[in-house]
Amino acid sequence: MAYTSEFPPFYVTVDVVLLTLRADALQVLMVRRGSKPYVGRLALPGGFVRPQEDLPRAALRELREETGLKIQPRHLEQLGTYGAPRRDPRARTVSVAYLAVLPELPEPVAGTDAAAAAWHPVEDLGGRRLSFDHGQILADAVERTRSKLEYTPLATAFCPPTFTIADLRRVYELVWGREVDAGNFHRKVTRAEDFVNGTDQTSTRGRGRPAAVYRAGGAVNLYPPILR
Amino acid sequence: MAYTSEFPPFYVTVDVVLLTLRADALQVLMVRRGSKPYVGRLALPGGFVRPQEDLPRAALRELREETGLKIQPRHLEQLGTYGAPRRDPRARTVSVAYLAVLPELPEPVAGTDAAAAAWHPVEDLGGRRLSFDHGQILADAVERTRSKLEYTPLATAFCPPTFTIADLRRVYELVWGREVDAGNFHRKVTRAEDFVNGTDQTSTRGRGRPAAVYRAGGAVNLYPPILR
DNA sequence: CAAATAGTGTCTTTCAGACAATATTGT
DNA sequence: ACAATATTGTCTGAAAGACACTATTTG
Repeated sequence: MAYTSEFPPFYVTVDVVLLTLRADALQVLMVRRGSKPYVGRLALPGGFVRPQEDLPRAALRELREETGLKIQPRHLEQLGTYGAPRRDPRARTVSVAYLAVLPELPEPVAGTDAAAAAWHPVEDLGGRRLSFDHGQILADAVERTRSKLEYTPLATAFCPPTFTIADLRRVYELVWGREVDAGNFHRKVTRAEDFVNGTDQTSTRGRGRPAAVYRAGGAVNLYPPILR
Repeated sequence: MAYTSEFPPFYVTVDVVLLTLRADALQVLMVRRGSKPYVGRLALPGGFVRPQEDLPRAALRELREETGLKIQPRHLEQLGTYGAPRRDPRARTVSVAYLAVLPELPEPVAGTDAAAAAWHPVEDLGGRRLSFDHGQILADAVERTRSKLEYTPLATAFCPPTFTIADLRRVYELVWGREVDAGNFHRKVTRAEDFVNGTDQTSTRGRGRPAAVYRAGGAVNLYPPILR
């Protein structure tokens, strides 16, 4: 190697916090560890980055491999890097964490070797001890998500390609954990530039007036923002 | 090692974007490379993380070692991790980038082995090609800084322990690159909760009415924010 | 007093939040 | 008609931006 350092190299992994809405709750996909350390404990899906592989590619690959998910997340961003010297008792490992968001799926999890992968309401995991520093990573991911709903159109990543304003409001309510006034929310969403684009369709939930159907717009940031 | 992976380990480095205000400009501390690759090109200070060292510790140590700076930055946060497979032509290297902020220093740079370290106005580096992906890292750092001035009290990290509202306004003007109305700014800063705390001192710049002197308050976020 | 800088007040516009009112559907 | 949901309107208060005005210093 054309490069020598006096320091031993590290292992580099990616961990993915994949969030979605299921059963009226913000849920995260977790795997159950089958080997030491933390055997039987819940962990975020993740694994080693390959020699020629880009970081975000590695995150997507691990998601597929460890959970059997065949569909792409609607959103993927780097969350942060966790590298405390003792975070993995086996060896010095630095993990690059990613935050991914998926619309609510009709199927349960739909995986091949996904026996070990399952959705868990984020609230239920607050008390439980997770593997490694995954509790901290999850907490950071949830806070990032809550914050990004304010300033970016991230909420649309929780929705299918077309959706109603009420669908979008439900995202905010479930992620923020509190109710949002329907009328004011409608005004804010439709006024914010390029947050959503109307279609000529309507949708009905059986009872009540049918709602207009929208598609995600091209905005990168929300102006004006939708504050918590 | 109690841990074997089928994949070769990576080199892990930290790179630090240290920003300050000097000569009425936002400036960044850069070192000049003395070896291949990118010999003679400007680079961010940085280097290998040590086996037992925490990531933020490594960032501070590299700052001291590579630049001879004896004082601690007033702000240090993780910016992001850059790990494209070819970013370092010698070997697969993943770099964790940090953003650090320092008040304007009376002394020039004050370093021991800091011969190679020097301040550069961020604007001057826009056109120049830097080493590795450091141009991208710098751009990300500057954008993060501009954005954080809106929602956090980061601007106080550019100031000495006590400062005037005009000092703070100068931070916003130099970082954002545009003028800010003095009257409106004064109202916003003093109204935002815990952004600044008054002292009983005043300060004069020779001509004009003396200004009240403030200290940084305890706020973590600015409410209401000071938008661009 | 003039110049310079600090700080306050005024006015208009925009938006948030509370909540009332209207619109359109299924039962 | 009634219940349910969607959408629009009304009112009040907070805050932004433009800019005039007052306050306090030096020369």
